[in-house]
Amino acid sequence: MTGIKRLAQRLNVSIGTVSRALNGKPDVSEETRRRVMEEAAAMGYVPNQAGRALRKGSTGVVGFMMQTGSEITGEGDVFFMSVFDGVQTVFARHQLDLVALLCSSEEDPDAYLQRVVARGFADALIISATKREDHRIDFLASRKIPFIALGRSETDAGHPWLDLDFEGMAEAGVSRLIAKGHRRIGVFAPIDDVNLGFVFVDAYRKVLERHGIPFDPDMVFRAYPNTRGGHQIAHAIAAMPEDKRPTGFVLTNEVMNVGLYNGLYQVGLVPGRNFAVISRDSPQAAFLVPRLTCFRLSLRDLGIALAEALLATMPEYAAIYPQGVVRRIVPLELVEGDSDNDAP
Amino acid sequence: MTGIKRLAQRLNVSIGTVSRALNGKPDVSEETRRRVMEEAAAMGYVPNQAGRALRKGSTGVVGFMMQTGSEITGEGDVFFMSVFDGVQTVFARHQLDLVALLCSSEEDPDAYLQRVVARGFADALIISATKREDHRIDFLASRKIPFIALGRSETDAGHPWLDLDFEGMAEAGVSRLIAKGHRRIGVFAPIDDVNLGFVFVDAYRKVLERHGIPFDPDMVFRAYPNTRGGHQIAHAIAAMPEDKRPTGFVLTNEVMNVGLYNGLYQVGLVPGRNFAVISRDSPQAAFLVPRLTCFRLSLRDLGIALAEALLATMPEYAAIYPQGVVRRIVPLELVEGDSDNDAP
DNA sequence: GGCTGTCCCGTAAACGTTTACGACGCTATA
DNA sequence: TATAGCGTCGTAAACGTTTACGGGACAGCC
Repeated sequence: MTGIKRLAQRLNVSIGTVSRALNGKPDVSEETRRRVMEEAAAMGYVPNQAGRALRKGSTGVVGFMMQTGSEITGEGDVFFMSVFDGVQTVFARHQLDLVALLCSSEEDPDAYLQRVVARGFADALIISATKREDHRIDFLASRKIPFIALGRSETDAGHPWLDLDFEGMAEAGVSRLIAKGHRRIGVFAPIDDVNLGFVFVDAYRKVLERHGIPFDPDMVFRAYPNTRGGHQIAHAIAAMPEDKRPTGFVLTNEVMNVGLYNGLYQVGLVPGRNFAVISRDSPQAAFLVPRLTCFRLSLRDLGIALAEALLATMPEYAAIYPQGVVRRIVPLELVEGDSDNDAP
Repeated sequence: MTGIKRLAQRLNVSIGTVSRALNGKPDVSEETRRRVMEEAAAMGYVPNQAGRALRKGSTGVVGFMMQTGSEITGEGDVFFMSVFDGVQTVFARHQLDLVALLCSSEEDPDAYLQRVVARGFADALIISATKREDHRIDFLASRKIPFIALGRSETDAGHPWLDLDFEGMAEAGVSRLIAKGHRRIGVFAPIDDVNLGFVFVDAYRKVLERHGIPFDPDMVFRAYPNTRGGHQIAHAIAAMPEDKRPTGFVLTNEVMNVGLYNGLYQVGLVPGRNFAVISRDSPQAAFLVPRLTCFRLSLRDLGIALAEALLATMPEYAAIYPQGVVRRIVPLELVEGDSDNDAP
């Protein structure tokens, strides 16, 4: 005899009454409700999640899918932790819990999603690091599981998403360097087929075009989005003949900041003196010397927007968040530092 | 009509047979098993986690509890991501899934644990960032939920734990600096009551004592374990009168490396030249100039050990991992760099 | 006093699985 | 031919909840 049944027995009431009392349903007297609550607390009763989920058809948790292993995913989990914080402030209002669904780097993300997530483990999902073609989107859409993507994708299921304004960063960052006299401007692209790489490079091309500067594929530097990657880019730049080298760089990954800076110093390219750098803001960026010119946004606000947009697609919450299907690009603010010198 | 029942209906077999076929039970013919498997795949059938968990009494997931919000927890989630990787390689062998239970920074960890975790959401738990007195330990032990702690605690429930060798780091780090002529050696301690702070400072005192150097409370620098914290420590050091300042520092938190280095440079204390630094290894440490003298360990191996020790306490797996209750201190290797100069 | 309505509570079905148990048909053995 | 054994399968109970439904007690009203 366990759980609610034991509780009912000890109080000489039916399990139905206990359940109603616990869940704040109206048709139970204040007296019995009090008794039930007290006894539940005394026994340390906690409802069985499986039983409840089975009956109600919902679990009260939403999953954030992310990959583990530091090589590909980057070490940039400051990013996620701060986004989580925002998501949770919204979820807390609705007794929803956020868990991180950790996909091992050795497992295929699509398979992982099918295996774990669609089990009904979570009521809704947030996926991140969207690929250019992302099967997860089709899968979730076909299963009618509420979800939102952090990142655009070419696969379109009419689903909601939020993404950073990579076009804006290309526009603001690249044209800023052009205005400072730079003609060869390096940019970063991730090695795998995460969509943001394509989006940014495309935007970069367009900005160049508009300024009448031919696109040079050698200006696109591929690396893993981690410290080492930033470091490697610096050395790759130094290895180029001086008249082919970029004279400035626009980075869209904040995790690489430290690696890029250190690498550049090592090879004698000093940010703000003889090599211009513009990047994303990060907790560490505040302490780089010289001060980094960077794009800033509130990750917490991003999390809040993400959560609200997700809830907007869930029938139970649609009335509270009547925004429909949100597909929005989040702007970033350019913060001027001292790392983007004029071209030599 | 959903799930297994619909499958059974379409195949003209009973739901019992379907379940047995799906779960690889022996008493089902190869022919029917094949038919079931095919139809299941065709229908895109996925078992309902709630129903299964309710019946079996176990969920097949273990939770790793961690706090979100970047201020207190630090940005050092490289650490966790790598540990996760190790944990998952072990879990994969047993069809166990790892999820991160994200405790909002606005919620009390004890309350969170009671609310979410003890719901039977996970079969077992890993807790980290143990406090000196940690109620979570008593709680989990009293509920007889299998768990392991990453980090020692004074609350002892005879539970398994793994922890880094802070005594070893104090011994090796501090006595190394003493041998190089240093007498005033700064150390880091976290601001909150995470146990590792106490453990390390205690060990630090003992090492000093053994070398006949009096303990000076001003040599203990409290900060949040993030980049900013490292930076603040550097400035706090510079603010001290020159003859009271430490001439070297032993740091046990790898996330602070960059902040400390940058801060020290700013105030004219150059690591390896006029201010000795020893710290923990990190992905970024490899690119610091001068090369950091640091303590290294494989986080992946740590994760593996953690997972195996956890499974050893679970009845279903005890036969495979017959290690009993593991309470072990994991040693770190000292990697010599150029950041720990002789005392002036 | 009969009727209606309200408040509280008990009953029982349902959610989707797993699994103990028993039944059936067949083969092999005595 | 009777029996035992094996391979295969169906039946039904059980896991812990939630909730639709109905019923009893009581009050208020005509």
